[in-house]
Amino acid sequence: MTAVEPDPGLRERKKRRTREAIESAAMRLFDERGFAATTIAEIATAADVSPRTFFGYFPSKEAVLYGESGEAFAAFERDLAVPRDPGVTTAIDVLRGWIHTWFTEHPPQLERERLLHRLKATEPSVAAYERQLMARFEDAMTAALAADLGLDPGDVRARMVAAAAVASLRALEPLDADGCSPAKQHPPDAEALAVLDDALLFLNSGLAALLPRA
Amino acid sequence: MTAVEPDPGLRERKKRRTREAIESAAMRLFDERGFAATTIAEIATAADVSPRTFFGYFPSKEAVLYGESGEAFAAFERDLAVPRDPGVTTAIDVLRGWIHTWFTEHPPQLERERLLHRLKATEPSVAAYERQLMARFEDAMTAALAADLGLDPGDVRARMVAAAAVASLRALEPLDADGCSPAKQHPPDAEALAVLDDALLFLNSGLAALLPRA
DNA sequence: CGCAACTTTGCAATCACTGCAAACACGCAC
DNA sequence: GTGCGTGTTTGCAGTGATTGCAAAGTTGCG
Repeated sequence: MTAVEPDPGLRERKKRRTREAIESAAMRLFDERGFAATTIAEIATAADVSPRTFFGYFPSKEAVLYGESGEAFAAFERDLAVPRDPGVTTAIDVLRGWIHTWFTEHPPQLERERLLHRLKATEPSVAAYERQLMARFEDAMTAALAADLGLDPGDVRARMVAAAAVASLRALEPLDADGCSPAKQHPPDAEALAVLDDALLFLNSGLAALLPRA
Repeated sequence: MTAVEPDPGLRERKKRRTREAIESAAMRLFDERGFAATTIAEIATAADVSPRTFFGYFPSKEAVLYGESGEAFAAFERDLAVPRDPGVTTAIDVLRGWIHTWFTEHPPQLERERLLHRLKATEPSVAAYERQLMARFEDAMTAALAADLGLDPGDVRARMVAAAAVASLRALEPLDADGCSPAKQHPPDAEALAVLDDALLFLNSGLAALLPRA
């Protein structure tokens, strides 16, 4: 699955360290001063690089918060690309599988998730960035579902189901619109994942009704 | 429905004219040169106001494209706020009603829609702005549906149905990802609205299965 | 006319983001 | 270990969005 990476050249290691330095510096500053109040210049200084270098690693402040997202989406697309028999396995099952392995391999860190959640609730640009990421998932799901169901790629039904499926992901975090309910453990625990899986199974079971001339 | 507006004072009339001047100047420039290539300074000049004044009317270039959206959302929220018996009328029915009256009272203009669609496909910031607007609808729907179904406001199911409902709106326009299919008439015609309504009715019919301990 | 309230404007400043070319560092071969 | 090709970092300059502030211009109304 994971290609061997026999390349711990100095160059590569250095890049990784720089990226991590920028990321952790940014996180710390976002946490301390807030997102909007932190400038890229400050992050760069804290990470010991020039402001210009920041953009060599991340295209924007928002991108720092979702560093792994690109990898996540790529993995999902890879999963979707694996041939399957729609009669047995649907795009929704693929999503379920992806969720399972992804969250197993990347157990979310409490602190980080909390920060992310807080920023999402207070900084519009962060919320917008996440919506953009979700939209990529939704588009991929829409296309895959349309194919599974033998529908036109633009069919309303494919879109609706895809939206519902992706929306379920958003439910992994409780919506304490304000900053309340700090007690409720935030990072998706096993139970939350089970609920999510149930929801997707339910959605999946409804797919039959959507076949072309149902 | 519409409050009387006996205030055609010079001031008000002038403001409206200025707003329209900015809007049409912006639209023309977006169409001619593209969205990103048009600066706010250029729009202001074309509309015969100072750049600073632009911000008195619109908070951003994107906002110009969706001038009426605030009003639309407000109307929707108003509709949602009207008390209803969930056993008879659901939030989805409210959405259906809103769609009907809104598109009846605001028949979309061919040219404008085409431009908007083109920009949405090519300018990420425009797409992001629209997603933000849709998110507001989705959030409102989620809350209303949760109330209708007697669910926790953060329940996955409410969120999924709301997402599906709102996603159906997005299907009003065909997805010619590239700039193709110019033939297919774009502004939602009666047929497209009928398809959309069917989809929402279908979704509505499935709500029963989501009642608390189903 | 003349004041109070509202709008428009100019100005200065901050900050994200980009292109470009010079300075640097690493990897590899000789 | 020297030197070159390639990839990285940096400084610099510039564009453009966006905001706060205070001065100047308008309108509403007595």
